[in-house]
Amino acid sequence: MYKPASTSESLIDAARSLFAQHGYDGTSVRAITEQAGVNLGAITYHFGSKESLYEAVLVSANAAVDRGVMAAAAGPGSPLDRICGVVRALFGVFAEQPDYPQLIMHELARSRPLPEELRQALERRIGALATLIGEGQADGSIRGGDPLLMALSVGSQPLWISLAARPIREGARIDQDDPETRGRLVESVVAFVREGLAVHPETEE
Amino acid sequence: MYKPASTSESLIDAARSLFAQHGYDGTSVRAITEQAGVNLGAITYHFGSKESLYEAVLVSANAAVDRGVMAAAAGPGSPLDRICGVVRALFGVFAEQPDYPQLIMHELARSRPLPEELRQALERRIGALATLIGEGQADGSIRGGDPLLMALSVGSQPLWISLAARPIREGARIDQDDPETRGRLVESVVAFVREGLAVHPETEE
DNA sequence: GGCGCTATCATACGAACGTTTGAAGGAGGT
DNA sequence: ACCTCCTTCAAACGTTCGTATGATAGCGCC
Repeated sequence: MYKPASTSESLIDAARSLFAQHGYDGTSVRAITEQAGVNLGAITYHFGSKESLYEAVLVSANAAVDRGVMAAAAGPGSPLDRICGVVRALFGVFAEQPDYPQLIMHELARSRPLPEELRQALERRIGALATLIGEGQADGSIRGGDPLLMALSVGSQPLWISLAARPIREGARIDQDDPETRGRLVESVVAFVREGLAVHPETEE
Repeated sequence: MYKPASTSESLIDAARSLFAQHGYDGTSVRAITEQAGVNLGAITYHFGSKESLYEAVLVSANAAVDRGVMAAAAGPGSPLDRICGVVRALFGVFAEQPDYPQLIMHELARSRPLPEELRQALERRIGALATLIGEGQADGSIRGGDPLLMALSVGSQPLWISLAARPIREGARIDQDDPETRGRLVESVVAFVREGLAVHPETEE
């Protein structure tokens, strides 16, 4: 169970935590190397530059999110069930890895194109949701509408509510760190998604 | 129609644009004063510090969002109609002021408590949505559930989709700068919110 | 005319930034 | 033993940061 904690790993861990808290520009290489307990020059030596270390952190965090979401999308059950599984998976991975939401938030706020690897992952996830919606429409369990746009509505809820957890806690007094509260929140979102997607004959005209 | 453009106003305008693009730490006072066409010392003189200028920018941007949302919430129509009005208002204000989404994104990513004025505004907006949902439940037009949690589902869609417009454009190839595309997107979200909130007797048990 | 207040200016300050340097360690192969 | 390669180290590099300083100009008012 003992971690030898190589210099590279220590740097990635420290960098993920600090980049998540203070963003790229708000985090100095001195702060990272100090928290990692390594020499100041270690970032340049192992990663070439601060920017490259940042990319490495992004890629490793994205991979964890990707695994959870794509597994849920490929799981068993009806399309609607699997969509709800993706919603739960998003909440789950963000609850387990509290650094990821803020890290992603910082990255999305930067005015530069997404790194190609992240762009592709995002495209794949939205595409998977849209495909599931399309399947549900084909078998008659999901109402009509553009699957891609509906996928945005579905994905936006777990994403925003997880990424904005801190302002939501301050502004709505909903504390997602409390497991019971988060459970009710997740089920509320799942119910909303289910109702928002299901066919409701009486409202069609 | 001529703008005298006082030093303070020029600074606020330049700062809003640059803070939105590069965040607080990524924007230097030299970049701001240069873009504003004023002396380097002007920020210290007129605002006391870079941090105070940032707060001033946040407050002015938040006020614009607040006006649009609260007006829509207080408008005429059924609770459900007014909720949809809030959704449209959020999309509208962010489309008109492209700086605001990124500015908010950067602020939410910072790990520090929200400025009190913003916290109160956020609380007021979520509360207004929750109140509308409660009214709809009382008159039987909205299904059961915790109004506060359902308000999060409603608000998260226009917020996330507007704030993450750039990654969505890159990852889902949906360009919200195109008015026709944005129109279809807004109506898709409104329909989703409507279906997600409405009572659907056949799904209750 | 001279005074006082506000605003703008060029310049300077010390601190912190990301990166570079060159020397020192330390394990593995011959 | 010696050489080699990878890694770590303390120190220094030049640049940029936010803010402070003191001089200068414009303008209303006694």
